[in-house]
Amino acid sequence: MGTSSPAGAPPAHGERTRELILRTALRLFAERGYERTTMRAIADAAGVSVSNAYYYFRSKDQLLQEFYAEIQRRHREESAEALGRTGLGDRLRGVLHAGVTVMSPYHDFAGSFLGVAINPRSPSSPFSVESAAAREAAIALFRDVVEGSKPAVDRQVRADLPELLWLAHLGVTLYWVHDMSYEQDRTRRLIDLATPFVGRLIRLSRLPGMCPITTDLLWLVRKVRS
Amino acid sequence: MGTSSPAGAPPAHGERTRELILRTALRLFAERGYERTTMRAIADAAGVSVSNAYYYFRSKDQLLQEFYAEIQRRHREESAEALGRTGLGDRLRGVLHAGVTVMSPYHDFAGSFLGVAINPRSPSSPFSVESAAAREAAIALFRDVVEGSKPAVDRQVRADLPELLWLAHLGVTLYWVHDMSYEQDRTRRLIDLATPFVGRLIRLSRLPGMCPITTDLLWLVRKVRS
DNA sequence: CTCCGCATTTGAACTAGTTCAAATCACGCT
DNA sequence: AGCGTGATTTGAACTAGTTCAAATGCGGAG
Repeated sequence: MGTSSPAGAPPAHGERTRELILRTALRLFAERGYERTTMRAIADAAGVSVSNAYYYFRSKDQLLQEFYAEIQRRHREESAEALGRTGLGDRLRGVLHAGVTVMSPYHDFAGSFLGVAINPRSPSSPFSVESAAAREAAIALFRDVVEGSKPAVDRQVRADLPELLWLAHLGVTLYWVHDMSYEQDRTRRLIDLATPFVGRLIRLSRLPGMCPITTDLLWLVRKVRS
Repeated sequence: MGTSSPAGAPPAHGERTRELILRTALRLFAERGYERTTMRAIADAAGVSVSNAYYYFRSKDQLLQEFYAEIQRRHREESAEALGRTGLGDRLRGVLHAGVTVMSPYHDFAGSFLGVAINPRSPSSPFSVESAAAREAAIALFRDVVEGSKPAVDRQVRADLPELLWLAHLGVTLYWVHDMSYEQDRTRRLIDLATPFVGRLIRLSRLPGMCPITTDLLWLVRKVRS
């Protein structure tokens, strides 16, 4: 590695090239998808040699990780409006919709992105060490969803909920990738139906007198993660 | 294509070769995983040329589909004992454990298998037209789980439940792939915890007087699939 | 100015999935 | 036996991700 200039240092010479290659790659990914964008095409379009691209990026996979980071940034931006709401369900609904909105230009080839990311051995896996930073950022977004909601969430639940919601977001993404309905309306509908339910479940989770099924459900979720 | 001999016809000449290549491929997949098994290695080990392998199998991906079919067959075999039980929860639990047992030799490289299968555009996707047969067989297994359970399942639910359980099985598989615990104990535990819950939920689903949360949950599941 | 060391850049080569046109083979027909 | 036809089989080549040893360029020490 040894290329990332320490923050604050005078911009190293090659950083320009790095930026150029990255921008080009992201543009081509968006235009043609991941699989159909070759490293040679990226290098050509950026006006450098293939090996030069490999000097700055360990692999095509790492370029993909940068793509995820970019999506993540835009997801947060797009979530601003939703984070102005009050109820947990509403906030969550808005943030999930924002996620779908941000990803929608990539639906056609999201499958090939996902195919790489789903492999636990891939650095692009959302659970890998390499994506720790991106994962933290994503979870932080859902922490905002939880912390800012007005009927405050029960203390016990508050600690784990952000990560759970992030997992739910991954689940929605998985559903979305396979959703071939017009403009992914089914995913939109899933979000609209499920988030009020989640909101209610969380709101009631601390009250006594829940039916045993609900109690079991919450207990199950807790158990599975230990 | 034009190679699959119509059932009952005298065995075509090349069928032998096809069998040989397939058997070799499955063995190598089991030994080294999907990615690390090259088409050249398969051809070498089978004593034929690479292009000959491509004469019988459209792609490496198709070999993967055959692998899935094999796993599917073994899953059914391994499920025999569980299908002798009575309660839905117990039956489901046994069948899911059977699935894990059958897959366990492949855990190390399951990620690379999954990475291909998760892509909706891949013929290996469990939702693709190409795997329709394998999918039907898998769903049929869960149909057996449902139909044979002793407090019979509510008519309304019975129609959709097999497919839902199959989806749940996919979910468990996804969890299993990412489960790095010793011998995938966490997945085992997940199954043990979740299946009694599912059993109870189904048993109660037709009774009146459920709490609203449970009602909503069932309604949600139904809605999401339409 | 010149030279050294290091960052940057490159062309060529390697691996692996896939394709293709050209053999080769098996077999029924004359 | 000789031959035509379609099923098999093959070597060579193409594409794309990746690696590597060899340039090239640049900035500071002498």
